[in-house]
Amino acid sequence: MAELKNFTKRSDNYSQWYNELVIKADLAEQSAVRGCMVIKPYGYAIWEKMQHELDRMFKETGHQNAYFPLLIPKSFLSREADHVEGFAKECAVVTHHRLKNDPNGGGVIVDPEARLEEELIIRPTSETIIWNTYKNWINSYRDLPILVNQWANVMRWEMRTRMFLRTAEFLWQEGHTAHATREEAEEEAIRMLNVYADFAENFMAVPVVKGVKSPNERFAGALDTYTIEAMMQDGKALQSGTSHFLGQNFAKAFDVTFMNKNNKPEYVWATSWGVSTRLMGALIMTHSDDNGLVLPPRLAPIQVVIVPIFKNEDDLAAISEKIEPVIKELRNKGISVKFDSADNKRPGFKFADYEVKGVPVRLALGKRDLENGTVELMRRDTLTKETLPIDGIAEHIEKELEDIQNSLFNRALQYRKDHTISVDTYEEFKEKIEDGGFIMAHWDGTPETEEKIKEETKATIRCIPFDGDKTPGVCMVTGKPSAQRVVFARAY
RNA sequence: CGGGGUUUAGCGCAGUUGGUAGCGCGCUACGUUCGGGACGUAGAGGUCGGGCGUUCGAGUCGCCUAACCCCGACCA
Repeated sequence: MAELKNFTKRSDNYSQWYNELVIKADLAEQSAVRGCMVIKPYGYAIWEKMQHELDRMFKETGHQNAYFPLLIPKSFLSREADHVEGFAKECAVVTHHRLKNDPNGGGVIVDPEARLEEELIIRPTSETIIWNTYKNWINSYRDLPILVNQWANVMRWEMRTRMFLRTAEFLWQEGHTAHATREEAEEEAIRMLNVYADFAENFMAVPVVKGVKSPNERFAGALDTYTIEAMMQDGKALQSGTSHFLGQNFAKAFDVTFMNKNNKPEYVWATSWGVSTRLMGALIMTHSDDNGLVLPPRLAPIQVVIVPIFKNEDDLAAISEKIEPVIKELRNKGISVKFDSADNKRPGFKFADYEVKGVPVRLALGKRDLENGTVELMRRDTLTKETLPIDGIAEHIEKELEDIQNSLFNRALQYRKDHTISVDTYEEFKEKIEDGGFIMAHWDGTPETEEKIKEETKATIRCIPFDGDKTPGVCMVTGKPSAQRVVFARAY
């Protein structure tokens, strides 16, 4: 396999660089099933860290976990017109429930006798089966709100797949809430968008733009889709999480009503929101360099790796004795430490290996250090090494991890700032979009104009940002009035 | 579904006018090494994606087929 170093992030080989990084860092590999991936233990450990933090945040905002079926009757999907139109083209369908031996020779065939009366869809998302269930759960305003989240896998038969960013099967969480009033549901959708932004920025160290999607980009069946958009190192945008205000669409489709305080039936107001293993892709493409993965300390399965440098068992014993108290101290601080004393790999190999895996801090300790009472510390984000006294190293590492977390965020934020520009004419837009990055421009608010821009430049409106310049202007294409600038970019 | 490409050892690849299957990495054993992906020696490992054909003979030529990758359209 070619070395990662042969590829550079912002080149045309970005895809190849990304794929190779995923494989070399031992995160995932292509599975035998089309468009699916195997998430390997190290990659899954990162996902588990993400899950853990997100789940805590969901519970802090009053949500509970539940689980709904994988298979959805076909008729459910067609109950909401926009929803079925959005997903129909990418559904895997279960048609039979039995195999039998092939009468014409070896192997098995689908038993034609075992055809299902109604086909089942492998969930591409769970709104329909959940709202079919909520119908039974909701009678009175006293049953509301329902604040439920599910951790699950879903399947979308995408034309083209890419590891973590768009696999046929992916892991995610989907929150589905039911409320008595429009205001409450809208608040919920915004609240969860803020949870996602908080998680992206403070744990993943990925700065995001919060905003609302244009009608073209809206979730199938939603009245409003809120989004967090991140910028990758090649200047393309990645939709990293979405929160939808569903209005009463699903309540009407599944006839979910409640008796309000005036004893009048009303349709329930809904939201749904989700983030997926795509976040792993965002994490990789935001921070990594040509030496491999770079992980923010708060999500790194191993925060500190210690590599002893020794020639024989006596050397190792002396090093272990010196470092044991440090390991204890670090663990007491809640820092995850790996002491890699394996004698079947050389130190240089270990250095390179943990670098590819993105371990934030590495300590190296050999005979020379024992004599001097020192240890060598390397930061993965800057690749800088310094030799420090072993006394007080645990406190130093604690601060260093915090610093890495912050500087990763700041670096990514600076990158985004450097690649975000404002343009006022369509000519300039067409020219600048080739450089990648975000372009802040005025738009007349019509789907037709957005469609034209997309066809001509491959750029889409990533969102109408909440924060930012609210100065009105005129659409760069049609010259019609525009309330504010919106974010344009090419996207994954 | 359009356009391009690939398929030969676990991985990455070479294979000339058709003539008994190769290289690098990795793997196994032993030895020397061990402060940035060590080196030497000796090994193991492939019905060349599948099928049909041409031929005395096919990895190589022809036809069919499948899978995968990349670029589009679709999408979290």
